[in-house]
Amino acid sequence: MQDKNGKIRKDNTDTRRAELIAATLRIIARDGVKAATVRQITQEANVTQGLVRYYFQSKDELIAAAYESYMSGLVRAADDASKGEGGASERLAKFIEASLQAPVTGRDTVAIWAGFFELLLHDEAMIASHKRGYDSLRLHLKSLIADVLAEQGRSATEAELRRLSIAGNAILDGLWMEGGALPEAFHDGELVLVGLESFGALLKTDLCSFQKSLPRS
Amino acid sequence: MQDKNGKIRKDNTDTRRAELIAATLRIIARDGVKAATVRQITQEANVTQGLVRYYFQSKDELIAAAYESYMSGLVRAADDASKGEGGASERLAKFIEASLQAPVTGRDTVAIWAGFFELLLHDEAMIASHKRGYDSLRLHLKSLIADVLAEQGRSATEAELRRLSIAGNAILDGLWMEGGALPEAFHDGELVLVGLESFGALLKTDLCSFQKSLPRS
DNA sequence: TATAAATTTATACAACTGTATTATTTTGGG
DNA sequence: CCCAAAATAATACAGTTGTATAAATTTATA
Repeated sequence: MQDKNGKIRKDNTDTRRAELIAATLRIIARDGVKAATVRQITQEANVTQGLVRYYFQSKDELIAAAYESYMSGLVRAADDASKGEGGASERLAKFIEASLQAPVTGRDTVAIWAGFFELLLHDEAMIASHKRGYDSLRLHLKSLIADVLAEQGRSATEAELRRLSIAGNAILDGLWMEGGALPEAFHDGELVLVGLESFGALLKTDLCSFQKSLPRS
Repeated sequence: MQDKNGKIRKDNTDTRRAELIAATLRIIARDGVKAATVRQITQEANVTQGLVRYYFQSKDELIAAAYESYMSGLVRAADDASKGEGGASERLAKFIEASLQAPVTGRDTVAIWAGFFELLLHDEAMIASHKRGYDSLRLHLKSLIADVLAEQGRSATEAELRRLSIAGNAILDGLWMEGGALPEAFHDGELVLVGLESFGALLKTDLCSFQKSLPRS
C-alpha cells in the first residue's frame, strides 16, 4: 500500500480513512495521546500530513472517529462473545471470559481506553459518545444476567437487576484495567478465574465450571 | 500568599513546592494533563514560570511529585477510613463507603487519576510508583477481608484471599471510575449500596446493615 | 544599614504543534 | 492520447511548548 509505484490506488477513500484511524489507535496504544500528533499519525500510516485534512476536517475529528471505531469494536466483541447457542449461564461465562482475555484485556486495548478516557472527561461531545457505549455494554450484561436468573427460575426486580449489572460491569472494568496496567501482576487465567468466581458469588450460582482451561489453583 | 508586599516569605520552600503541586493537580482535574503546562500551572499558583525550575529539575519531576502526592493522599484516606474501633465487618463497610463517596469518588479525583493513568502507562518510572500504591491498597483490603473471615471463624487459603482482594479491589475501582465518569448516571448512595451488596455477596456475609443512610430502594 | 545569599521574576529561543496554502501526481471518460 | 477532476504530497506559518539564561527582588546576618 505504501509503495511509490502507486499501482493500487482505486477506491482508496474508505481504505485510507481506515488506515489513518488504525494508525492513530496504534500510536495511542504504543505511546499515548501525547504522541498522537498529525505528523506521527501520518508517518505511521505512510502518508504525508496533508492527507489528514483531506479525509478529516480537523485532527479532533480524526480523534473522535478513532474513538468511535475503537468503542464500536469493543461493543461488537462483547456481542460476538455471548452470541453462542449455549444456555444463559454458559453465554454469560463466555462473555466474562472474552472480556478478561486478549485481545479485549491487553495492554494496547487498555492503553487506548486510558487515552480516550482522559480526553473525554474534558470534552462534552465525547462524553455523550462514551455514555452510549457504556450503556450499551451495561444493558447487554444486564440482559445476560436476567437470562441466567430466568434460566434458574429466579426472579429479580428491575432495581436489583440494575444494581447487579452495575456491579458486574464494575468487576469487569476493574479487572480489565488492572490487567492492562499491571499485566505481570497476574498469572495466566487468574483474571478470568476471579471474574467467574465473583460473578458466581454475585448471582449465587456457579460459573467456573464453564471455564475452558483451569489454571492451577 | 500572593500579595506583592511580600511580608510572609519565611521558610517558603515547602509551602511553594506544595502550592505548585496543588496547582498542578487542580489543573489536571479541571482541564486534563494536556492543559497542565508550565505556564498554566505557575499562573494557577500565582507565581512566574521560572519558579518551577527552581523547585523542580524539570516539568516531569513536578508531574511525578504531583502523582506521588495524589497517590499517598488516596492511601492515607483508605487507612483513615478503616481505622475505627468497630468490628472487622464494620471497618470493611466503612472502608467501602469511604471509597465510594466524596471526596474519593468525585469527578476531580477520578479526572486526576485518569490523567496520571494515561501517563504512567507509557512511563517506566511512574509505573513502579503506581504498582506500589496499588499493592498498598490491595493489601490493605486483603487484611480487612481476612479480618472479616476470622471474625466469623471462617478460614481461607492465601490464594483465596488473594483472589478475593483482587475482586474487591476491582469492584471498588470499577464503581469509583464509573461514578467519576458519569456522576449523573447514579443516584445518591447507589454506588455505596452496590458496593456493600457486592462485597457481601463476595464474602457471603451482610454488610448493608452498616450503611449509615439507606437510600430508597 | 550593608552585603552576600536566597528567592523570585522576566525574557529569549529552539523545537514542535495544528492548519492553511500551493504544487504534484493519478484517475477515468472523450 | 488528452485533460479536467480527484487524490496525494510538499511547504509555509503562527502559536505554544519546555527550558535556559539573565535580571530583579527579598531575606538573613554582620
